[in-house]
Amino acid sequence: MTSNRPPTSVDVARAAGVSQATVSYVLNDNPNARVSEETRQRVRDAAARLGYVPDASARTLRTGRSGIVLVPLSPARTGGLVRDLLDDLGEELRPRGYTLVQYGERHLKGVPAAKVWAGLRPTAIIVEADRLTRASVDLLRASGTRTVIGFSDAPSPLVPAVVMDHESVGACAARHLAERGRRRLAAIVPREEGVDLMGVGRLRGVRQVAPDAERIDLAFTEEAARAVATRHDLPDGIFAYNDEYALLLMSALQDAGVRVPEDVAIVGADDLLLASLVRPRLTSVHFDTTATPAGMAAYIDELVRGDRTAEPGSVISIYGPRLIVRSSS
Amino acid sequence: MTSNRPPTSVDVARAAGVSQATVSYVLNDNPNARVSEETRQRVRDAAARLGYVPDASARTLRTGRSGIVLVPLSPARTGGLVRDLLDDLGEELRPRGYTLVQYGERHLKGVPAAKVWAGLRPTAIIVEADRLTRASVDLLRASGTRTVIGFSDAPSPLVPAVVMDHESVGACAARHLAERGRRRLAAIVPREEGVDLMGVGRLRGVRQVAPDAERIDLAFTEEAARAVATRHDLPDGIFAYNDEYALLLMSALQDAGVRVPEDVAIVGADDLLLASLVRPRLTSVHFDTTATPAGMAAYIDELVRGDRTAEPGSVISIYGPRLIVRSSS
DNA sequence: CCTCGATAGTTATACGTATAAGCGCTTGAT
DNA sequence: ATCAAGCGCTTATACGTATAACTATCGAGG
Repeated sequence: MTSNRPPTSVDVARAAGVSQATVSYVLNDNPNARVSEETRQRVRDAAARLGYVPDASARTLRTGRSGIVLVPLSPARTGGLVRDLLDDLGEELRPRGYTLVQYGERHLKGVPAAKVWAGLRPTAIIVEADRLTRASVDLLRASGTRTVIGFSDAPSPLVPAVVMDHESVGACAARHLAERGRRRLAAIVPREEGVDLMGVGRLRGVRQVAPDAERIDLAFTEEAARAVATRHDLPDGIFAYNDEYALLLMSALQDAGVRVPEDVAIVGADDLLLASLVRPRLTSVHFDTTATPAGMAAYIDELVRGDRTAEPGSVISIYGPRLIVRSSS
Repeated sequence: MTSNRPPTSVDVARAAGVSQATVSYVLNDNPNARVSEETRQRVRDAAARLGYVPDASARTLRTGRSGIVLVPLSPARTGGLVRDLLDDLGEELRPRGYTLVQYGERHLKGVPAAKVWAGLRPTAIIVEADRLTRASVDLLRASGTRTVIGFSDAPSPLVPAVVMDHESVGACAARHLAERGRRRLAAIVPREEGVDLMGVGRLRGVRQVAPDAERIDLAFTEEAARAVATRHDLPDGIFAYNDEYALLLMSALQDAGVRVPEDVAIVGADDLLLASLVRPRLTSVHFDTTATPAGMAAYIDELVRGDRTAEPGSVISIYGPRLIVRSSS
């Protein structure tokens, strides 16, 4: 520990016998800088020897870009699939120089939300498309955000979007239940804010197949599930929104003496590992996503670097639902 | 949209007819600034009208502090309990002006890791204590990190630590299994890097009660679980590290025709909602944590603001394990 | 009238980086 | 011999904020 504070580019410059500007040019591989290979090496050696790490905030201030990929959604409430996807996306983004920041925040929409987000000067932002407006997108762009990506169940007129086709998920589940001879179908719609929209989308899909399918709103608690399970007029086939709700409901049904799948067939979604671990094993809608974390990271990188332009309305990925039949249906 | 870029404190100053310094004094409620209440209002009005949001990077550069609470662990691998706790902690920290950043990153240790972390100039950092050294703590402190909190199974000589007493978790589970008449005990140790240490701690606790308990290393895959479940010399009581591993193992045992709990009793840990949803319901070690998210957020805030000093070796919280007996044991 | 102290601000500066602009030196062409 | 052009660097500056240091005004007290 020779020095007490982390080394700056000025320290590196002094150690290499050059100016601070040269250090910056070399370490950023700036193409319009003319520096001899010999000097480049001296700089790189000095940087390595001192253990130089650029100050993220200074770089952000100077460039107006932060390398932050902001995800202002609360993945805890979104289910295991999204949570895992975000974790993987973060891993893929890091080696490219980005930092994925989760900003669990659900109250704000439109311009007020955009102002809060803009304070972090994120390089990119991935957010539910329904929280965006034309003005908020403009604000973000003006404040240095290079890439705004929506997250939605339909292409967005404002931004490119990661699209989950919720209707086809619901339809896929309902078709299966109908084939199994179930006539009185229902779809669970989560009561949680934010998630409910997806639930409604999936319900719509169910009703494409079974127009009179019942809508059951359900909070994620055991009491709420019990209330549903003890109804006297239970449907005989339920699409439970996702695997977690499916498990919650299935447990309550078993407690109430209702047999799954004999009395009521249950279909989940996300095809979590969980689904094959519980008994009865859970039939689930699996997503064949074309948006692998690596692919999304590369796409974001291309947009940020300007190698590709972000067409509003364009779709990053459609999740193709496919049913994994197990024993709960 | 009058302006195209987000307003700065200079814009607010111009709008309020004062200097930029005054704006800063007012909006930060700086106590040694002498500003009349009338002017304060003018400034606040102007800021509100323009929708001013301070630039996080400029503030960080100036102060050397970022408001970032860095958590360089990969919660996806840590289990549902830690993941939920971090989500809640983030919610609690936000209104206090901090931003919790998860930095899923497992390779680095000691000074190299500290250098990467220091690049973000975090205000506080919560990290596994075994990834810290004296030198890395010094480096973090020197680079402006006010608070370094360890995460460990024992008090740390370097920093205050959130302590999970893994041994007592294992002992709690083992005592229960022994009372149930189980004689050939085993404890699962996850094969995942980082988590394995906690697994070993819990195994130690099991062996305090049953000295010859077997150690079973298990990767989190169905194949690995099947390999264990089809052994001919199965133990009759297994502490499965946590609920997720317990469910994985229980499923494999059921597939192999082994009855739970008749042939093999299973105990999990974390007492996730999951545990009461599966069949048989999972006996689990519940944590009575004194470290509520709100309490931890307040503690961090006090340390950062200097209202409290961080005594190395001090313990933020001990998790008191308590068994929730259900039907898997 | 002058000083003093308080009040209510302002001016100036630094944080660490990226980059535009400039500057001396060499080289090749005329 | 002179000039232009290129090379290899340096100098200077701006990003937006927080804060130390300073200044102008005013009322009171001598």
